[in-house]
Amino acid sequence: MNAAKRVLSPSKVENLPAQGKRYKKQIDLDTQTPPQPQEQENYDFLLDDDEDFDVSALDAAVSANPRLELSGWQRCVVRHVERLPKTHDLLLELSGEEEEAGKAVCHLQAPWNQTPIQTGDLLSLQAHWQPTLAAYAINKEHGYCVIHPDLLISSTSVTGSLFCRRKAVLQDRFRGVDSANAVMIIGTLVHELLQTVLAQRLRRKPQIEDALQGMLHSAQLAQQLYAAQLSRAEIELQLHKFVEPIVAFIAQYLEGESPAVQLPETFAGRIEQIQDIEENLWVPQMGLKGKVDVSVRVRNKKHPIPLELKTGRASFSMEHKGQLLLYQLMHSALGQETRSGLLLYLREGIMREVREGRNEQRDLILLRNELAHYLTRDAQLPATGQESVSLSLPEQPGKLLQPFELPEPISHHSACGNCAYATLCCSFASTDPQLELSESHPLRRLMPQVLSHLGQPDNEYVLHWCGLLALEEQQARQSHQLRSLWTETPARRQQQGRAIHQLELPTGHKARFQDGRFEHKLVLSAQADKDFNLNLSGFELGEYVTVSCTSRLAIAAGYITRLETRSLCVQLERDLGQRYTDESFIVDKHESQSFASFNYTNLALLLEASEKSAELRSIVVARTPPKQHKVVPRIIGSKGGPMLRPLNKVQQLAALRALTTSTHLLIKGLPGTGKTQTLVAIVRLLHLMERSVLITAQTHSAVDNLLLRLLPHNLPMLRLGNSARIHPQLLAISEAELTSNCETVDQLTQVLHKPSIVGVTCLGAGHALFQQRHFDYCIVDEATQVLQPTVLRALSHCTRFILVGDPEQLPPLVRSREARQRGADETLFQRLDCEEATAVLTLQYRMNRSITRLANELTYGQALQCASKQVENARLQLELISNSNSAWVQRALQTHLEQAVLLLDTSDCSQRCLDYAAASKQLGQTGDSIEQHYGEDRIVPTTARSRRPPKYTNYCEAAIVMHLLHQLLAAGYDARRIGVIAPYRAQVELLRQLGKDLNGVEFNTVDQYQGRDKNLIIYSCTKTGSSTDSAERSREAEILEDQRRLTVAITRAKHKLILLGDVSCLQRYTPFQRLFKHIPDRCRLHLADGRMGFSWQTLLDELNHAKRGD
DNA sequence: GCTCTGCTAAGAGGA
Ligand SMILES: Nc1ncnc2c1ncn2[C@@H]1O[C@H](COP(=O)(O)OP(=O)(O)O)[C@@H](O)[C@H]1O
Repeated sequence: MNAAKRVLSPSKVENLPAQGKRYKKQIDLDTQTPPQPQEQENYDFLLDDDEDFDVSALDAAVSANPRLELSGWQRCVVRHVERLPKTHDLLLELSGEEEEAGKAVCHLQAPWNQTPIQTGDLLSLQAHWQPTLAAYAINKEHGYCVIHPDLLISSTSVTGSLFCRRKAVLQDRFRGVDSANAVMIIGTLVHELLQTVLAQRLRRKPQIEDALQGMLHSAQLAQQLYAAQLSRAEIELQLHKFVEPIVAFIAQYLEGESPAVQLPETFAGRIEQIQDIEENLWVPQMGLKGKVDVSVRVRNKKHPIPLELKTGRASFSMEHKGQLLLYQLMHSALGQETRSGLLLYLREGIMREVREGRNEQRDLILLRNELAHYLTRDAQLPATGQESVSLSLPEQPGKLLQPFELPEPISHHSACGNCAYATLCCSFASTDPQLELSESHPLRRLMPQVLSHLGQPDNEYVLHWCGLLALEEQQARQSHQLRSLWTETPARRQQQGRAIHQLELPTGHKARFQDGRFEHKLVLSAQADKDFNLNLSGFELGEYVTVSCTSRLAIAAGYITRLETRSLCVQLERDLGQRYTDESFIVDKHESQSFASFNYTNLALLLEASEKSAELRSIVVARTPPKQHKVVPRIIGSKGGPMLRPLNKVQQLAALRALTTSTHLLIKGLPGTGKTQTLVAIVRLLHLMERSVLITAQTHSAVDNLLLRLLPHNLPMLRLGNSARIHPQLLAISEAELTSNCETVDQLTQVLHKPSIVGVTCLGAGHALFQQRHFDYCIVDEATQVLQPTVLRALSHCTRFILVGDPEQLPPLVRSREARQRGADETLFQRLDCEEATAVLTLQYRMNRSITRLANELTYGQALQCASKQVENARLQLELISNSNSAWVQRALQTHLEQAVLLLDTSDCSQRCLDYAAASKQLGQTGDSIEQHYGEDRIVPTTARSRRPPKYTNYCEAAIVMHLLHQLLAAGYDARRIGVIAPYRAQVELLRQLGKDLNGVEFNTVDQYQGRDKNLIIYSCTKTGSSTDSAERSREAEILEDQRRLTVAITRAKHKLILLGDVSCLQRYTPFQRLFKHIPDRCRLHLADGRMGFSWQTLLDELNHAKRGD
């Protein structure tokens, strides 16, 4: 009863179910409070009534018709929208995110009534009760309505859009098209200097000069200068000019000395305390984020106020003031009511107070909504279904269907002419059927200039990919990774493996400052679950995370540098000790949006007027095939022998073509044909020719795989990228290691520019090094797993490129089903594949002749050939102890070459799996929890689920696998030569748990096995039974319908491949059906009770024993 | 939504 009473105590009123999901903090508004809803009074009555009330009656009362409270920030869902005829107000009927949380009606009056809102939209509102309407209202004077509140837009994007909305929208997507100039770098450094001075409480000029010197000679600055291609000398003088103004600022505002002249309008108060520096704000109430330069306490203000530093001309423009107004709103929404801010123009030594202003703040939020609208619009795509999907519009020649709507361009001759986004802006403008520019619009003059080098196919290629990327972005937004930070409790996030909560700083903790970052140790608190182990929390070393405390989201971000059972270390960009010593912290995984913008930016790169971009367009867009020089460089003839010798004829030919191609070469490496071997030779030969080589791939492991094979050859190599992701044996050539002693730009340049062979992931090719270094060759390994836009960056830094891969194996990961269906998984390899461009490696060193034959029949025609008799005839080396095994096991593990492929048919075992799960409680639970974790039905209650057959696990197959494995190991077969694969993660986890004592056997998904092999492979196909619902079947089928996955699965085994599954079920999937046609009866074994000593009961009993054994 | 890789950020200033 006590508990119930506490929940209802007035101070915890937000815990009332009637309030719905509210923001944690509320602000006190001067606005008139609405009358308490009727039900609320009932509670009071109940409360007064005392200890003995009935909680369920209370719940019933609440769900009757509670009113949703909108006078504080409230998330709500639009249930109905209507435009009122006379007033043109938008009338919204709202409910909480869960409908039972309550309802409310709100009028959006001018200027909010133009907001694009639809039924079903999620809004974040703060409204004003209007008795005359008997409803809430948001109007000119009161309230805010925020659309798409889970999209946090940065304050500078909002203020930036004051000048040109179109640019702001482009900038948000194509981040990084405009590179920072010297003035901006100086600006950044002056910020750092002032922040250092304030953090360290430096007061006197000599101290400040020392701080500047320290900064100028830091390794961190060298990195920044290297990236900006500036020398220390170039910036030193500029920075010095700011020392005097900083001294004056400190004297007046921190020391309280009167200035020589006090200009009118300047801030006359005093800063009493520096509260925070670079405070990070994420405010989902307003859909905004931002970083406050400095938060300061001043006299007569209850809460700290933001201070914004500018190093340019003192314009007092709305762009600058707007930043402060937004920070004020954000602080207020977080419960620190803030009505003022300080705008400091350091160069001119002027600081003014910027006070709150309803009109400006309202308009900024309206502007923010406008940006949110453009950034979340569903991509517009051509109808699919016809032969060729084209963006061209028959009625409007020259125009193309635009994937996303953009704001209209401003009309400003000089600004448009100098805008970094001009090409992009014009490319969209020139093809946009909706856009009508006036005769005198500056873009009309600009367009022919900035677009003269582009043809319509170029525009079309870029727009096509923009559309596909937009679909991926949409998908990412919907998967609500980010929003869970404010919509789910920390405990729930921890459960899902996304977060670790109940962390604290150890007493007396001091952050260690290193390389411009603060290393913190966080320890699980005494309240945390005693059995919780951080090593099993789903977090990894090197992972990028945010740190929140219970009252504030994302106060810092950084990398995990250490993980122990009960503690972890994170390198953050700020020191938590300053302000948050006694807080309880939550660490969350952070998936940034940077992939999307990396890809968009690469498309923009393709449109540039540079020679390199023209070359890329001619290859990538126009698909111009390469020319082959006939003459091999002399040095290869004289010294290339040792490098070519380890290659077979086909590999040698590919290598020589790589050296002599005019622009590019594709190497199609069928399974086991020695791709890496060939690449090693190519890199060594190129090195012999004194050519520089950039080695790249989508994944770290693929990059490292090649570098590791090159390591013994003592070539000059550098590996760029996050050290935590790099193979330990390559750390010696990692960027971090090689540059660890560099303190100057020259030293950095020395180290980074010397090695002629550089390895980096495709996304890592955004590294600053590539602004300065161009490479002769780019080698893209596993090129059939990289999205087209992703690979462009690396290619743009090299003269020639070689793509290596196998389009018959698994494609790149595309999350959006629609993007996939529209061809987002078509890689550059496929696009450029043609006879002139492609060398095929056909001699394989992996599979014996039976397995090779099957692979040819399913996928490779007759292309795949065994490289030698030895490969062709390699058999499983196994001697079973004959009498201790039943006949079916003997048969299944036959070593005869003609039995190298075996299909074990379980028939429909769905009911058996179900019965087994029900009977064996313990195992049933294991499977249940695995299905729950990896399967799709995350929200189905356990009781309902266990009555249905599991979809992604199969006990019967697991039992057979375990039995076979035990027999193999008992016969002395080397566990490390055995691989067990399955299409689903859930089945893999089940197998792993059951086989955890079988050391050495590798269990993994087919996807993860790409590129690997084993002597013996068992493929547990998992799917069984007959699914009646055809719609469901087609939706689920994608994994099994993909022939590329099946191709990978059957080409992993060297000596023996055991396919295990329900043949009649699998036959419904086209690739399996085709495969089975080529498996003769003598290679099939039907498993049924009593046949060849087979017994389900025995096998399933064994599972129980195995389980009990631990 | 089964398979599941990548990576710092918001703001540096100026029409
Ligand atoms: N030319 C060759 N001669 C002999 N063996 C080879 C040759 N090329 C490749 N192999 C064998 O094939 C195996 C796989 O080669 P690798 O280059 O790692 O293949 P991939 O990169 O295609 O997976 C190697 O272990 C090697 O023994």
